[in-house]
Amino acid sequence: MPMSESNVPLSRQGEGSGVRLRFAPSPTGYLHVGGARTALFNWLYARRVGGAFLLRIEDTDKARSSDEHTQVILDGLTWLGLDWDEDVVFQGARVERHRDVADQLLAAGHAYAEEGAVRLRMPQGEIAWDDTVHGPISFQGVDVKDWIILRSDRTPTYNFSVVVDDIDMKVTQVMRGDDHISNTPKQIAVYRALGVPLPAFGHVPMIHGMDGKKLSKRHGATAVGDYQQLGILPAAMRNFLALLGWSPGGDRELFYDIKEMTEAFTLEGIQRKAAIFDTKKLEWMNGQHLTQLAPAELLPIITPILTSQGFDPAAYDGERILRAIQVVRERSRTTLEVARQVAVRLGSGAIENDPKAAEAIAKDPAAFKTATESAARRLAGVPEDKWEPTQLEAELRALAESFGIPAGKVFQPIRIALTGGTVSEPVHDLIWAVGKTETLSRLKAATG
RNA sequence: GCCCCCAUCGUCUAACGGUUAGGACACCACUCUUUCAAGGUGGUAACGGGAGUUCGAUUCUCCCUGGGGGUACCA
Repeated sequence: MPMSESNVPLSRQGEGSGVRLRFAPSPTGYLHVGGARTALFNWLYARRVGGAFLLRIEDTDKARSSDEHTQVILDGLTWLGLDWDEDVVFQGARVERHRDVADQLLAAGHAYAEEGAVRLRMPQGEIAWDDTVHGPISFQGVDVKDWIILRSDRTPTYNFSVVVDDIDMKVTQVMRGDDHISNTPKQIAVYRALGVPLPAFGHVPMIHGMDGKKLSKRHGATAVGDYQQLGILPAAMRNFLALLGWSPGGDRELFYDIKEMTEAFTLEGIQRKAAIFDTKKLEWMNGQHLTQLAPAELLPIITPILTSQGFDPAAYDGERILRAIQVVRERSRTTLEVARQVAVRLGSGAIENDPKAAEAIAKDPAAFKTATESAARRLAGVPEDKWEPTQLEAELRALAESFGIPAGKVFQPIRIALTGGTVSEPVHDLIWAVGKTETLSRLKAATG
């Protein structure tokens, strides 16, 4: 598995700015939405200013790390459309370097040995920085105890490795979660002891679940991959994540193009308050993105879903699939829903009625039977070359008129017979999408 | 306990001393319609509390309250 391949940036805007940011996840097996948003902010800012966006995998915890886990993270970022510059850095491969620097600090008297471990001397005065998100933040050195940078087994600790790596990677802006604010004074002390200038620090707020608590497994889907599985489009996920904790100002809400988002992005627009992850809004936003995509663009996304649902898209005329996607897309919130509805329109299997449909039939079985039977008879007389929405609607309206009943009394039973549900696009469009043969067969089955 | 961060509708947010406190999701009506999770129109709904500063505070300062994070030889 080639973990160290470098990504070719799609939108490198010149290397001139000298600004370098990084995203440093630990390979836990999934990309948490909070991490994903942090990555997105880093990426957006790097691209905005023409800087570099780097990736460092913090795999020092060997017990929990694996190549597969790392791959999940990389896949998640790629799915979101976030590309990175230069080779991925693996922290685990750098322990020698960390040891060297720790020894260097020891020799210089900035750290001292204690029971085999190496402990950093914390300065007494004020440790402050101008946070790019929060503004001035300050701690007192005395409040932060001397801490271990190298364990007695000579492995480096997190807060120490991070600094050594950031220095070596020439990171100029550190943007990470709020939970690292209290780590920052420790890290600043390392920079000072090493005589290295500080990068800019910025701490973005956390993401919470609907109950206001830290987002966790308890809240259901928390990984980017979960949302991919649920039928969320990467562009929508990106859009939603970006607006969770960042605002372009004004009423701007939808970003269909990642370039527009990049151009609008500013550090000033980042929120200081934790945000709650609202799935409902994500779904709404996904629906917006869905209707924005042409059926042809949706096709490659829908195809694998259809396949995984035991449906063979290859067996169908591409035009028919596109036609189905087109009529279904506007009412769907997820690609999963699109696929399900497409399958209903193209498939030839038995139709199962949902509760609402069953209820509607039960209300007046005789009327349902009459409507579907007469519709089948009428539609059977429509030649294939006249099988198009306008003609079909005219036929059905004429049918209703001949019975002296409202058109709806004819349309709704047909809808139920064809979809097993009470909701769909206009019935004539539905019939058009399902096709003559299958339409007649379903009407017959419903009557039967 | 100690340290740090945060605080506008239920939720995401706009506002950067003077607004009927705006938009979006959700919700509720109404409307369109053959149905609807679609479209259209409208509505309910917020500045946590108390002191200041100021002619004037949602906005600036302090206190309180509430929420969050950190206090490891975890990351």
